[in-house]
Amino acid sequence: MESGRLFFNPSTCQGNMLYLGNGESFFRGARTMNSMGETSKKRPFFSLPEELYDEEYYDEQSPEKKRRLTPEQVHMLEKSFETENKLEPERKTQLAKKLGLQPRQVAVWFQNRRARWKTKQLERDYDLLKSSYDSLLANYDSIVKDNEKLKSEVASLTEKLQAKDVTAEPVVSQKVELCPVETVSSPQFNVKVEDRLSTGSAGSAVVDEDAPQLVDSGDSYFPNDEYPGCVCPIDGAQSEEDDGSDDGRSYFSNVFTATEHEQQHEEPSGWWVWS
DNA sequence: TTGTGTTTTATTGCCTCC
DNA sequence: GGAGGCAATAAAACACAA
Repeated sequence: MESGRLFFNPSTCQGNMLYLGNGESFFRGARTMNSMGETSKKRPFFSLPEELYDEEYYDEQSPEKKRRLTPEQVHMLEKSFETENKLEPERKTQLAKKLGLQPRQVAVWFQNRRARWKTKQLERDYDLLKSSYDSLLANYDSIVKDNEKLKSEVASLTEKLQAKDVTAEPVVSQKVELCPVETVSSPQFNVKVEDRLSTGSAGSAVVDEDAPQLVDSGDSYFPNDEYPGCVCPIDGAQSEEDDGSDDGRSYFSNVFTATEHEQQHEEPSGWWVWS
């Protein structure tokens, strides 16, 4: 972890904290801005601690104020984050110089930005899983209904057959096997998805081609090894949040593939498969 | 104006890697 | 052991309803 001093940069109203490296920090410098980017004074950047005690810079500001970055600084940081969400020392120094910030501030911004990205990603992953679940549930319900319908048809036909048999020669009854509805386990309880949606070559992975397609807007963050068999968006899909960040993978990476992937590879195996 | 919730900036402590 | 990453957290700044 970096330690050292952060000095106020009056030209940007940034870097106003003097970090002493011992857990104690002081804020120096400008007045509070009314809004982001609104600077009250333009002052030269200083790098010597004693300059911070210059009364011109020290007077009207309580020493524990924080400064927000200007929209321009944030914009540049965002652009940089898009291209690479990790910060090598050289890039950090360059960015800091360019933005009139301390390298420490740039590093902190990236750290916080990664944390925000991760939070968003988890939200997306949750939404994705939820829609997968809802879709599965709907599919299950329709199967149950179909099964019920078929069962009643069988019952009615059997009845007719029996009535006919009363007057005719008895025939060897043929038992019609239907999938008992009880054996279709509800996704709500006890879903063993691999059993029904295997990745086998039989193509049993097709769930519902008419169902809403699962195409994630971004990579999931789901750890593959921790959640085997879990649905997951196509790897490599980018979201607005993680553009260009090459290790900005979804929490669900590599676990399930979706329609987009299939379209690309022309493998009509349905809109998701288990892997 | 004020209370409250959210966002942003920064710190701390722990962990991993080299 | 130092550097850098992350989670948790603090606190200032901001937004907004009452």
